[in-house]
Amino acid sequence: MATIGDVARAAGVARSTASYALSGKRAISDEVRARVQRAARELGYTANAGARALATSQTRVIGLLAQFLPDEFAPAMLQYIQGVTESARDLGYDILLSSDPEGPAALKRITDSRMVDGVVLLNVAEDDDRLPVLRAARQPGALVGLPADCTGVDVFDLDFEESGRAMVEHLHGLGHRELILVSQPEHVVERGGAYVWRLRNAAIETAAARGLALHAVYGSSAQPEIGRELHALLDAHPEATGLLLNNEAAAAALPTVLHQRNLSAPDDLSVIGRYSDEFARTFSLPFSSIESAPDRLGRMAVRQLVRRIEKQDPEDAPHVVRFVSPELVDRGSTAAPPVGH
Amino acid sequence: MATIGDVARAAGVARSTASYALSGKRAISDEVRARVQRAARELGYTANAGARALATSQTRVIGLLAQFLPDEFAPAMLQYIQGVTESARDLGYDILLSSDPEGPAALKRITDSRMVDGVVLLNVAEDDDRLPVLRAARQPGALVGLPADCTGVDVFDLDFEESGRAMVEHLHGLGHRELILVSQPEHVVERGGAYVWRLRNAAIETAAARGLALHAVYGSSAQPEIGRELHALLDAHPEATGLLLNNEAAAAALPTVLHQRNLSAPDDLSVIGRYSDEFARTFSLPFSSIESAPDRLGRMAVRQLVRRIEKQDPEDAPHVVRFVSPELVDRGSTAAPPVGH
DNA sequence: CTGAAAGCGCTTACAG
DNA sequence: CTGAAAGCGCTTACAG
Repeated sequence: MATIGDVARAAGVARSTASYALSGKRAISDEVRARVQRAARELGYTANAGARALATSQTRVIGLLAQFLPDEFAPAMLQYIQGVTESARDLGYDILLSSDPEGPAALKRITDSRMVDGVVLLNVAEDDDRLPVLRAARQPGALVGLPADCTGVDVFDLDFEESGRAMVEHLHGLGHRELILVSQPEHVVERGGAYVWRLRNAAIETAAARGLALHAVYGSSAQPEIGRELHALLDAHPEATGLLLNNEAAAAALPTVLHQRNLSAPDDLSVIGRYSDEFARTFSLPFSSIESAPDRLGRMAVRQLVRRIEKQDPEDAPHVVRFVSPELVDRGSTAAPPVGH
Repeated sequence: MATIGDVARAAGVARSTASYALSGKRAISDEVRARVQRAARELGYTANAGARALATSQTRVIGLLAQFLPDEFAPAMLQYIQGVTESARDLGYDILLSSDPEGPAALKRITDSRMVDGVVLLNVAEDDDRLPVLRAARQPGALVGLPADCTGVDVFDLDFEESGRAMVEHLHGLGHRELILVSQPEHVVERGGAYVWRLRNAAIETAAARGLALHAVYGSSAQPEIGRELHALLDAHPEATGLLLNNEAAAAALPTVLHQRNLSAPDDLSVIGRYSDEFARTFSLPFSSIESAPDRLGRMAVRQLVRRIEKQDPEDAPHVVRFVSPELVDRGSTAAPPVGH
């Protein structure tokens, strides 16, 4: 493989001159630059990434710490990964993907060995054990998901509280009086998935303020359990006219459940989910939903991270905590409750 | 950050001794080794990846070239990525993930700059334009998906021909006489997705040999189009008693379509898909299917790749082309055709 | 505008 | 069993 030395020799200049001619970091005569560029092209020269990283302390690689948790819905994860990967590439960075269940150890190894210039953490828990490691690292980090303590990191998340409020307000506005909210499994909460209770508590409060009955339950994130649970819920609350889902698996299972019960939305039941439009299209889910915006969140995290890596902001620019406002995508699954309710 | 020099100084030895004590690549007295290890621990020493790569010409990183094609089913991709990522970690490698639509350019950049020791290509097309780049690279490559020309690479894929045969034989054995096969969209074929016609042609041949009628069509890979197409197909072929799906989107759409037509499998229609068990569970798909084994294929590719990287086989060990035999996972969606057919 | 040299942090022959 | 030194391939002050 050709090195910068080969290029310099072929062009008849010093290695430093070849380097500068290629990087443009100092003035070079047109003639020399052309010679160097031609030599580089002809030799098929590409800088050795390790050598460059060693010399510059920059890798142009971003670490992406994902976790494929058995109780999280994998297809939803993929969209975050896509958003991060694409925007990183647009900004000239490659992605080192780790799905190691030993998150803290993996993060420490990657940052200590300086394989990456910065790190994006997905699926961040309230008291995420990767955070102490990240704060101790010299590289900056951006999170998707809201932890209890945001010091030292940039944080991006959907506004789940506003989402819970919006769901309830929407159905209240249509005249509903009794609702069911199906959240993710309770052990997601125990593990620190704050988004579950953030939406749930806001929904409960809003329902109370509006004088609505709200049955808030946790549902499985796997089939076929969640299908059975949905049936049981609808049996238990025959007067409920609205169904809110903060649980992708429940949304995926619902069309079948409704067919089996010979119900349709919104004639018999108004339904609002919380998932991405991409998800809705992939599985033809006909329910209106709060857009979870995974690609957008991934993009925001990367953009901010790169800004820090490249120190475009002043060194001690305050860290940000940014919530994406929920947007209700109307797919026509809500209406006034059926007469008689 | 502590360097090997800091460790050596703290332990009172030369840098070379510190390096050897940590790597174990030559005999070191117990006492010195203990001193070095303690110093390394206390200083929190981790070798700089760039420096090590430069010195050893090894990165312990594997490039993963994925493509998120709009007409491929994204959730299926994720499982390959998971399989590759997990097995790489088990073998001590990290994953550099590229989803750049400019596959050949991305591959060239990653290999030329020596960011990776080897490469796994996902979603390989018949005449994949990444292959010339891969063959010119000094790093070995493993493919998931069968190209027309396999020279110089290791190849892993599901045996789609046997899959097509097995689907037809299974329904033939149950007494069916008229079948429908829904493949991926035709432009997947045009793009070089050989698995589509490999399964399809084998199914057509087998049907012909057995004297069965087989309606082989291409279906959309998106909702709601595929749902409409399934309805049209069932309208057009009312005598068909078996439905074969080499199209994940069709499988995901089918439960709703069947409900809408008030049909059930296998009483009215026998159904066999081709997707992974993971996929079936995530979406509660009740159809028997040929297991597509994405995790296993990813794992096989990585294992073989690492063997080449680490030259565990003799230098010129012949390249392998390995097909995973289709396994029919019985979910009870096939039976003898309804009487009257 | 260009060159000679130092240095990034490792590993590994070479000597002893 | 251990050390001094060279070298991996870059970039970037330092000199001119």
